[in-house]
This record gives sequence, structure tokens and C-alpha cells, in this order.
Amino acid sequence: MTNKEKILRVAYKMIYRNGYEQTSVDEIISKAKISKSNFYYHFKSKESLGIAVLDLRIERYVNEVINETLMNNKLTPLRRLESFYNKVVKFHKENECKYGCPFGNLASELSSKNHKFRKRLAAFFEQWREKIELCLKHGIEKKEFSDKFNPKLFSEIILAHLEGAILISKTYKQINPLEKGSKEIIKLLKAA
Amino acid sequence: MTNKEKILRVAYKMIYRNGYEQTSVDEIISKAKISKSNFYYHFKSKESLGIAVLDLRIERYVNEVINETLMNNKLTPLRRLESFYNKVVKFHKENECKYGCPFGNLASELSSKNHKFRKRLAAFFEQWREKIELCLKHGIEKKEFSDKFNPKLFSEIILAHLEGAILISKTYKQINPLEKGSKEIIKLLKAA
DNA sequence: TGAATAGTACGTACTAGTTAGTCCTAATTA
DNA sequence: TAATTAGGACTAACTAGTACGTACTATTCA
Repeated sequence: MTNKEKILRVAYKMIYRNGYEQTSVDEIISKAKISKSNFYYHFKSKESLGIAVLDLRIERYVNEVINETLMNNKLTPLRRLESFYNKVVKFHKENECKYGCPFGNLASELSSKNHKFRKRLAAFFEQWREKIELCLKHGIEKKEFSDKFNPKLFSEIILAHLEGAILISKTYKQINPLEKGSKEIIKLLKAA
Repeated sequence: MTNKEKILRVAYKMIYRNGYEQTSVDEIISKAKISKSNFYYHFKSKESLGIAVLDLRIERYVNEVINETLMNNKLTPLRRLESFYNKVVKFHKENECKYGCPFGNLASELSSKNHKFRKRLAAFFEQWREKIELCLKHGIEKKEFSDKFNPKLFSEIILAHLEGAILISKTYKQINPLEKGSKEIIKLLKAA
């Protein structure tokens, strides 16, 4: 692994757990066991590292989570949504619900004061929502989901509920709000 | 207004807009035009101020927002829920959706690293959810809402959706996710 | 040769919290 | 009534530590 990759990996973990502002360059270089000059050789500032970390994690999340579940054409739309929720629930269970959503956390911390972060997060949320919408549309066509739901409006609700449920599960330190809530939403979608 | 009240007012605004960690005692005393020693005369630490601010805002939110709408027995349950959403939407419109939910922000920032904050926020969310649940129960009894909804499960969904929608509205800098989403949820509840 | 690395010392700004003491009012006491 | 005492509200100046970023020299390695 190159030093640059090390920085990105260590920084992601620290930013995810402690937030962007609370993560210091000094701590990153200490954990990554590299020199400060090497850090500034690879990144011109702390902000540019933060953006690089975010871009990388968005790319990986889209490829490894969203596309693998919501866009998996080996599954029916209902199973796609279920496998997506299962993956999310599994992740937060493994973390004991402690750290929340990596993207929601950054959105909460930085949206109001850093335009670059906000723009990227907004574009990512929109991309995510569109893929939920597509899954809903296909599910309605295949009559797995009730046609009384407007796919666009309900994809917004699903995404908002997911972010909120992860936040509340983190606050309660219990998976229930996320796990039961997502099951109830699927039940609702199926109901005629 | 006493200096103590000034500190609480100034600190609330700064913490709400910039987060707890990004709000410095130095900046608080400068904006409140008081000395640092006076600050430490009234509060034994920055944390104890933060807790005092949170307790105060929870108390006011319960009395002035939640009880005035969700528990307002001059309104039918449906109107209670509508007036609650209207109040929330109005608040975020006035702030151009910039700052998010005062409680959600703190939950996101502090739940994982400060037990005192987390405990208070969890208790508050639970109290809030219970009042939504009560409103749903009454609405189902009065046949304003469909009886196919489990009040407890759906109150969890409503609260989670609200927090998530506020966060996404902040990220988009658009009221749509919050405003359209809440209208859609009400429509859903009414549907037979 | 030139990209990548280490080390270290800085500079400037900011951080939470402490110290030792002043000012003023109100109650107590001789 | 006049002196004394107690204590709440307040202040300026300070400490010790952390932050991001820069400067500069000196290696390592492809």
C-alpha cells in the first residue's frame, strides 16, 4: 500500500468516527506512520484530503453497496430493496450503531459551512435516491409493490427515513429504529 | 437579561449553527460581551454549559412546539400532525434550510463520544416519539387515519423520516424533501 | 535525475481553563 | 447609627497545550 493510500484509509476511519473538524492532520500522520512533509506532498491541505476521502468513499459505496443491491438485476425489485436494507442493517449492527452514516455525518457537520462538501453530498444523495426510485418503478411494474406509491416521492421518503433511522439508532445505541422501520416500510410497499 | 441568560442565548445560537466542538468559549464570551472568568463563575466547564443549553432547548421545544401542536386537544389528530409539520417546515424555510435540526445536529456530532449528551437526546427523542404515537392512536380511533398502521412502529418512522428529511433538505438547501415528504406521509396515513 | 520520503524546527492563531483579586450590596453586630 | 462581615458578580492576565501549515535540509530509490 502506498503512503497516499495509507493516508486515505486512516483519515477515512478517523473522520467517520470523530468528524472532520475533530480529526487533526498531526493525528493522521501519527497513525499512518508518515512524516508531515510527506502528507503535504500528497495533499495540498486538510480540506483537499477531506474531499479526496469523500470522493473515494462515495465511489466505493455506489459500486459496492448501492449497485450490488438496488441495481442487481439477478434479484426482483423487492429482493433488491430487502438486500439493500439487510446490508445497511448488518453494517450498523457490526459497529454497534455507534458511528452513524458516514455521509449523513459529514452532511450534518459540513453542509452549512463548506460548499464543496455540501455539493458532493447533495449530488451523491440524489444519485442514491434515483436508484431507489428506479427500483420502486420496476417493482410497481412487476406488481411486487402497490401502484399507489409515487416512486419519486417515496424514494425521497425512503432515503430520508434511512438517514434519520441511522441517526436515531446511533442516539439510542439500538438497531431497532433502523431494523424495524425498514421492515415496516417494505411491508407497506407490498400492501395492496 | 442576566449574564447567565446571555451566555445561554449566545451559546445556543452558535452551537446550533456551528456545532458544539466548533463553538469556543472565547467566542461565546466575546459575543456575549462578558469576561472569561464570569463565564466560569456561571458554568464549571464548557460541557456543563452545553448540557444546560440542551436541557433548556429541549424544555422549550417540548412546551412550545410539541405540546402546542401534537398535544393540542382543540384540534383533531390529523390537524395536530399537520400543524406540527407546518411549524417545522416554517422554521426551516425561515432559516433557508441551512442549519438542520438543533437536536439532530447534536445527536450526530456527540452521540458517539459523550454519554451525557447522548442520554439526554435519546430520552428526548423517545418522549417526542411517544407523543406522535399518541396522536396516531387518537387519529385511528377517530377514523381520521387508516387502522392498518401500527402507531408505535409508524411513530418511529415519522420521527426518523423527519430527522432525515431535515438533514437532506439542509444538504440540498431546498425545503422540498421535508415539505413534500411530510405531505406524502399524511396522505398515506389518511388512505383507507 | 527527479519523485518520494523523513525529520525537525517554526510561526501564528486558537483552545479550555486558572489565578488572584476587585466591586458592590445586604445582612449582622457593637 | 456606624463598623464589620459575607458573599454574589465580576475582571485582566495568565498557563499550557493544540491546530494547520511552512521552511529547510537531507536522504532513499527507481
